[in-house]
Amino acid sequence: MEKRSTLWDRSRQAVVAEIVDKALELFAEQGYEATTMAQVAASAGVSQRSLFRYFGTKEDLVCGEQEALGDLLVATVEAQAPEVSTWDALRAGFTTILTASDHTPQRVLEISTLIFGNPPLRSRYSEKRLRWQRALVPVIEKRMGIESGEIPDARAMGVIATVFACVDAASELWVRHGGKADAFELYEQALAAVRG
Amino acid sequence: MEKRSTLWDRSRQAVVAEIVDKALELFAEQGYEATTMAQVAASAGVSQRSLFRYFGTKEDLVCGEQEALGDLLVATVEAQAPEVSTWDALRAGFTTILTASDHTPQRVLEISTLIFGNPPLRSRYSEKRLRWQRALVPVIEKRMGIESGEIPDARAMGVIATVFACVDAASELWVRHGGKADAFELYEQALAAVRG
DNA sequence: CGACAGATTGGCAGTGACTGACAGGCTGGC
DNA sequence: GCCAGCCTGTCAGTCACTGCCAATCTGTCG
Repeated sequence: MEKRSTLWDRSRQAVVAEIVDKALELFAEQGYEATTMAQVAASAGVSQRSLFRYFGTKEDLVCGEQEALGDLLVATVEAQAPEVSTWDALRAGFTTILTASDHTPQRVLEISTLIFGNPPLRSRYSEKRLRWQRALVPVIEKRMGIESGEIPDARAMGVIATVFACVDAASELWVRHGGKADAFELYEQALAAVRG
Repeated sequence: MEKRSTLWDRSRQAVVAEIVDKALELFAEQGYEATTMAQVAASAGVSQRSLFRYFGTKEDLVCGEQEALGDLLVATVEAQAPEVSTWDALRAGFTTILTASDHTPQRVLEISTLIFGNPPLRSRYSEKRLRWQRALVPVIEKRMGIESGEIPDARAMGVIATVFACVDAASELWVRHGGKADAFELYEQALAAVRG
């Protein structure tokens, strides 16, 4: 169950990477909306049906890998020492994600620009982020000394939502600065204005 | 240009209200996803084509009126006296929106439950909220004594995004408490945890 | 009252994302 | 070499949404 036959898995990864590559290329040429899934399928040399089996939705072509990063975020936050403040723990989680990305900065900027430039894409993006937030609730509650109930605590949710909001704001500004600004610095500014 | 012949406008409003009514009824019965636009059109006695002319998208059936409330929010925040703090100004804006709703609490709860229970709907919802945030940027920048540039200031964006995040968190918790909790109180708790 | 201009409506056909069902092919174990 | 199981492609269908065109309706003016 644990170990796949690695050959299939590897080729699958290769196919996925190839598809994403071609898709981003097409998006850059014609724009996201103007590109059809049929074009992506043809360009990557797979059938339309298989394309939808790899990526459930068109949006997932762009922000599909966010899925996996969520687990890393939660694990990192959970692994922070208890004496680390909630804010620092969350920050540590995000910095880990940033450095863990296996993309070049150019690629990250390209994808981010795509996301922040397309309202529906951005919507889908924040939908995924919402799942991260939900997963973080018990972790943060414990860290704040709150017993976890069925319904999240308002204080924990507020803190989590705020950090995500500031990360999002910093990301958007980073994109709008063409990647020339320091995203980390922008985040610090945003959060300082909030907590100051 | 300003004054429509009011008769048309009134009947239009009536049609819109009728459509929304029937739509929410169907959504409650069968669920949002399972209800087709054709059903809504038939139930409201209009053609499918006209339905799409009234509501550009299916999501707008649920969160279409949010549009208008945005202007009210911005206007209210802008109208706050300069000595009022940024946080209080934003809070004033949201309380105004809450009281300005022409729906019964039950209806608000019904709609909110629908939105927070359907990820794509919620996405669309936050997409609209994003536009509010953008509109607020210059207002908040001025209030914080920041000169407005082409690209928003990180501090202003952080504050705005945080308030929206806390309002969202409070709304979601209010829904998950079945409307039995005090949404305002939840917001205060969330924001206090952030700023404290 | 009757005709006219403008806007609204409905029907129709089409696009594009997405899905289920079915058939054939490739992989891995015997 | 053969069988079981997953993967893939093909096909047809659903549903949200849009452009086009004709019919209809509203208010106005002669």
